[in-house]
Amino acid sequence: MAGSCEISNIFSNYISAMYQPEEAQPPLELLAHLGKEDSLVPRQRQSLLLWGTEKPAWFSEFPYLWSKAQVLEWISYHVEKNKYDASAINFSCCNMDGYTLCHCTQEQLRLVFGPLGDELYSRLHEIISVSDELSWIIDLLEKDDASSQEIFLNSGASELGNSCTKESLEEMKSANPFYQADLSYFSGALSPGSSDISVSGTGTSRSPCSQDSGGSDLDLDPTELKLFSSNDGCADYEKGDSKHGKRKRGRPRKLSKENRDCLDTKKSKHSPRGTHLWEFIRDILLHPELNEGLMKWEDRREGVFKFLRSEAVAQLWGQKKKNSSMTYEKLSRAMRYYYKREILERVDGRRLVYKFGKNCSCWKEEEVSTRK
DNA sequence: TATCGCTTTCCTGCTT
DNA sequence: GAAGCAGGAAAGCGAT
Repeated sequence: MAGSCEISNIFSNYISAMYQPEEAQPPLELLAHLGKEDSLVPRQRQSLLLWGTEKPAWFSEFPYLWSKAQVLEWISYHVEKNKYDASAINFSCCNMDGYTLCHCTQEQLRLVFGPLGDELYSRLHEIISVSDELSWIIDLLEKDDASSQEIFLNSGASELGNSCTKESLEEMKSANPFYQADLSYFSGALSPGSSDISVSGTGTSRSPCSQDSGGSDLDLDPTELKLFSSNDGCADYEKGDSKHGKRKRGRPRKLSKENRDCLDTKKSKHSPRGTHLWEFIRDILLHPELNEGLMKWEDRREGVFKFLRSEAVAQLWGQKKKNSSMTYEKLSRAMRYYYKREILERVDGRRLVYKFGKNCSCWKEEEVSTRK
């Protein structure tokens, strides 16, 4: 059973990713403003003064649950961050709790905060989206039953470390530089402004050898997990007509416009190409600290590797490609196409075992060390 | 707009 | 029987 403290920590880490630590400095100048403008709550000023040594209280809370003090802290933070003249703000209008704040329209915020209102609105909704996307994980963490744990552990998201149990989450939280990268697998909830929180952001996984990749394949897109965790009506499309008996050979026809619109809510229209399966696989193998239990080298020198959790890798690949219906069967088909191009070589008679071919670059130890 | 390359999806048959 | 492999066919989609 995951305690609320742990959940708070998870959420706090997300918010930390969105609000870089160096930004969360005590807004001392602001305090002076507040002293002048705001006669609301002296206690709040006291809590603001604590920012220098610890995170503000709203860091680890869901916006809906923010107290009035936390709302004020959050607003103050953004006033300071944006070097906004707080004297222009009517702080008597800030006397609202998080629930009320979350129900403010952009216009309302603009009315109260002027130009800062837009910034506040977008920042708030980034955090809210984090909350929404986290909710499924948190639901699972809160449930004590084994089946939920199993779902969580078997999900592609959790497979990343083969170890996203309660305990390992705790471990990861302790200042592990990969923790936030891992979380990006879970939620994909980083704000656009902080999208550099990724594996490659840690400087471990960039793939300069990739000819056409936009980046390391472990660099998951911030919007990925929505798909992974969602199961709305649109998903019915994904299985085609198969439930109505035998379907025609090949990929189903393009969606009607309505269905496409439906899917567009989940799938970015402009998901960058540049993601090659072989690079994704290679990067997993090159970063065992991230993939423990997913794949392993059978013969490092020869480039022979084995899938240990084939479906989990497929799920991760699916997340990367915003495709929640990816399976190992499909992934392996794509892998087999690499034989012809000599990116992979056949390893006969061994299940789940593949070998990098001569057209696959940057997997050899020498190459890896030189590109670091 | 057409084409290309890569990937995805589905399928059948075979092997382990 | 289940899981995995092999490969054909057709289609989606971003890049050029």
